[in-house]
Amino acid sequence: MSRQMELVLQILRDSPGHMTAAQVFEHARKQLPNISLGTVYRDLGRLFDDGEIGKLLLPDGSSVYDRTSDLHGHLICSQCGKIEDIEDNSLADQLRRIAGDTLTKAEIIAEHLCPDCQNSISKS
Amino acid sequence: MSRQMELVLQILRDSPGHMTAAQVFEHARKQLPNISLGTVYRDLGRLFDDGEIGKLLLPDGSSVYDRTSDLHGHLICSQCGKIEDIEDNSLADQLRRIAGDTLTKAEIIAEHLCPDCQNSISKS
DNA sequence: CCTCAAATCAGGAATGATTCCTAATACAAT
DNA sequence: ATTGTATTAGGAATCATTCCTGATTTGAGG
Repeated sequence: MSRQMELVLQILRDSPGHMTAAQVFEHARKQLPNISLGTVYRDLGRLFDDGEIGKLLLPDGSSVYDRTSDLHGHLICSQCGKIEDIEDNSLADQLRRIAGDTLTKAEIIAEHLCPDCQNSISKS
Repeated sequence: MSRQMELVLQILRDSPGHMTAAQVFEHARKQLPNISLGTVYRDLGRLFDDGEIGKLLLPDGSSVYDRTSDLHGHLICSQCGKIEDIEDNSLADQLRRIAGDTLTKAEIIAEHLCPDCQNSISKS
């Protein structure tokens, strides 16, 4: 595992939430100023293929990477874009049951309004 | 609703499965030779926003449109790309329960190997 | 029927996230 | 050290999708 790949993994593991490749890149260049965006994409792709990290396709077509590859659902606020993990794993269990034992990857995303955005809307 | 929009909707409703914008475009130009791909995208987007049709983001980042907007899961074969609907709607019900009453859109996708591809692999 | 404003269109250029390419660099093992 | 292999940086290319523009259609009111 190259220095770059280790750094990319560490940045994602240290992050609390979900990051775009560009965000990982911005963090990474603080420690490896010459690292390139292409390398970040390549390493994120490998880590994902190796099952080290997760990848989430957003409704706008771009992706964010997740520090864990555990199958779990996501709630995304259609107003502010905040992404929350669904802790309840019965959803994932059920999907695994339905998809069968050849399931490789899965994605569960629900768009909703987060409590903060609900409040600011109802006030105005 | 314009002639173009009606045609786009009808093509999708008549299709058995899921179509890309390009596929809808190819079908549409048989009846409206001058229709443009941009119009197909625009009309598909409107129909989706109106809740008339569904939209599904594939793992490769492109989209397919669905003749129904009903929330349901999808199984996609990682070998041949075939997309199947998950008929069991308990998944969708549960997701609705978790996401709350502000849920707007949702997407459930699982990648697996379809029976056909399992067979052809185990034979070879 | 006309007319006019608003909506929609066709066609093509622009966008932007992601991937690909190439020559240069680091690494590991003998 | 030296050879072979993998990885890199940087930038060009890709491609689905969106945006832009001037032309066309629509339909409501006179």
